[in-house]
Amino acid sequence: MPASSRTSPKRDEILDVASRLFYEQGYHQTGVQQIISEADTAKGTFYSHFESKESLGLAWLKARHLTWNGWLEDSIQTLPTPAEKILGIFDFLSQWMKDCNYRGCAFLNTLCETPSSDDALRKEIRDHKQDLQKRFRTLVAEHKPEQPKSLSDHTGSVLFLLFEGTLIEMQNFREQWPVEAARKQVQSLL
Amino acid sequence: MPASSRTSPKRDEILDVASRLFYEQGYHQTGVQQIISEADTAKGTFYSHFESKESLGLAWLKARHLTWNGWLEDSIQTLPTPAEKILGIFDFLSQWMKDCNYRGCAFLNTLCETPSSDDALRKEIRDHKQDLQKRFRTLVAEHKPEQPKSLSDHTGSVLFLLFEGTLIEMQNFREQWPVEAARKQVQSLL
Amino acid sequence: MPASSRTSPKRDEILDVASRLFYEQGYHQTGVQQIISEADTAKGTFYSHFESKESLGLAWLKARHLTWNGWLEDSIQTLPTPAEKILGIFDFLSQWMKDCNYRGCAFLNTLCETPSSDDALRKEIRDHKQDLQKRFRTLVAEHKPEQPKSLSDHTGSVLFLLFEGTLIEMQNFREQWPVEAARKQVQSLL
Amino acid sequence: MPASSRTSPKRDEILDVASRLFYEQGYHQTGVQQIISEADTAKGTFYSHFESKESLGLAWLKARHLTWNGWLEDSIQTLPTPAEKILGIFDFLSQWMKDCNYRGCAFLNTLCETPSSDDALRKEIRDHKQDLQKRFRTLVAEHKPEQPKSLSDHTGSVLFLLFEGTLIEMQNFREQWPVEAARKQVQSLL
DNA sequence: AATGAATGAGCCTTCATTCAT
DNA sequence: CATGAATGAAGGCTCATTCAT
Repeated sequence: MPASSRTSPKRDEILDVASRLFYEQGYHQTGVQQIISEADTAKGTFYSHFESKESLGLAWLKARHLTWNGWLEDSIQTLPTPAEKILGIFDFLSQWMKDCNYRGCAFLNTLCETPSSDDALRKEIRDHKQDLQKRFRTLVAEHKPEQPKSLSDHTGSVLFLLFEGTLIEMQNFREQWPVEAARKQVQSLL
Repeated sequence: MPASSRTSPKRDEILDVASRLFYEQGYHQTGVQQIISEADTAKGTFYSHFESKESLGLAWLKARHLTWNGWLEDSIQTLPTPAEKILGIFDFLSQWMKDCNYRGCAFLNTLCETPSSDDALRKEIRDHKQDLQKRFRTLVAEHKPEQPKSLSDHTGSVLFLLFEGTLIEMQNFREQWPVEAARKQVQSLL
Repeated sequence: MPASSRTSPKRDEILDVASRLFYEQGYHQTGVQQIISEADTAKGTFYSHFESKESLGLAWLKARHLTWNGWLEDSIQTLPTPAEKILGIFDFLSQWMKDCNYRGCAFLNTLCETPSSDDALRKEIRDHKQDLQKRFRTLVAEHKPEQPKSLSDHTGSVLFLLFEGTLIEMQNFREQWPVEAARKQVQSLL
Repeated sequence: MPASSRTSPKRDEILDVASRLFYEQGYHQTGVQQIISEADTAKGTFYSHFESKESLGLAWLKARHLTWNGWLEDSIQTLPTPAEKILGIFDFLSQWMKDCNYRGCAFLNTLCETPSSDDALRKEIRDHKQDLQKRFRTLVAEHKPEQPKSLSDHTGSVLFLLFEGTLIEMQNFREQWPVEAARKQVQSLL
């Protein structure tokens, strides 16, 4: 009976605040207390909108998937060729990291925080990354339509893995060299 | 506040137990309570050996660096050529993941759990990853001694980033395909 | 604050669900939340029918009085003599306990849950038990019309107290021996 | 590692306060918060002495068993004959009820508050009542040594059930008539 | 060197009730 | 008549750390 998935001002406020805190501090490091306090809400209100903290976490990741994909789309949609789009993904990463609040990938962070692979959050994370991998594969296939699918899938996966490594090492070192090295490599790969 | 870094049976016991729990459950998810309980130790004893939980975390990562490097060395030292050693690093990863307790990389997990890049743990993580990157660079340089250092450094970095991406996606999907795709790519790169 | 005591489909539904839950889980252990959830009702609807949880509790005990007395009547009305009716009350208890949902006497359970003897619920409980005691006294008087009222009243009270003790110890031990012992004693008493 | 069963000032304080509150307000109605507040203790201290609230409840009932039995012993030990001792048990009940804080039997109250018969508290309650029943049986056997055990056991059980009914109806009505009626009946039974 | 009692802020969740729609 | 969002105190419990012994 709680956890209506309709929108409502308070629900949106809670989700907004939680999204920021989960990203900045981590999912497990962020308490329900802090969320409702910063969202200027009562405990009961929180639980009338979300069944549990985990259900809020799920809503966060689902929304984050859409948001992040939106950012990515905005960055690459105007690029004319698949090859440029692929490089554009790395350029997007470079740009993104320059944000003052950059704390890496919300999905990878939550993955590392969440040991059990059965966890509902883990499924959401897998879905998001599966989707990203597919995007790389599709772009590779468009870039070299003459290649057999098995080969373009392989290249797509490799680009995906390289992207993931770059993502996390930029979080680690807080420097631009990983994305620069990766981009350069991608250029020579295509 | 003693916090002797000398060895002692109790200290070793605590560190052993903590290492297992930190890896399996995560650093923040593991409480001091559980550690001392499983190490059959008193609260006071814990704090006579370690200044704080963070100091124990530091000791854990320092020890983990040595342990993990040891595992890696054991896997690749008998391989005759630098190229085979590089591939051997990916084979090691493949083997490692087959462990029932595989929970990904302790350093990346802790990185994702720890927002502040000023954190002492974060420095330890950077050192460990720096070291791993250097290992790739050295092996590439040995593999192609005729190349200029800038190029072998670049290739080493790319291998490092690809390895990192593979590492984390194997944790994400709990499947072997990432390491297989990465290894195949490395073969054609060398 | 309406709190109409008229009947209405929703009100009946709420009372039905609450009656089951109050009996099975206890009055204080059962939350308004769970009641409206299982009755498929909104919070506001609940409070438009009942002034408070206590008022629902009162309605429950009032209805329970009628229901329980009905069960008892059904069990003993066909018995020809007062003596048999008295024994029939204990047989009814024996039969009742065999119900899979037996959780003792709703009134005694609520009595024990409710410290203050001024409580409105406590008055309802006293009325119910007063009524039961009176039933025993009346039957005894009918059984031995030649006895002075003071003596038949005394015997009725003793039967009542024995019944109450039996009731609660069958809840305690979940066994049949209390009612068997009590019935045997009653036989020799009459 | 918590829940040492040794005595300690703080532990005793907590148990004392809890015993009073559990009896006066009921086990489930009393919160850990209130207990530690009235015992002037910190949350953590509470949980270093008791594994859980239930474990405190168990300690309470175990102690209560000894205390209550002590009161009973004190009341009847000086009485010369088994018959007088049996009557003395009812006199003790009469006396006990005159306490200003009388809230009935802690064990029956907790029984009625606790639906699940598997509950650890329920076992403690059964043990206590078993013990009381045995006391009645033993006294009856001493009173009429010539009777077969099966008969004295039966009489003991009946006395026990009568006592229990009296106990709870004195709580219900807060009057002396139940114990007076019961005592009178016991006299004629012996 | 080792013990474990004590602290108090914080964890996630449920409580009975009110009120604007 | 009915809805369900909003409240805020309270529920049982864990946290990292201190300190007297």
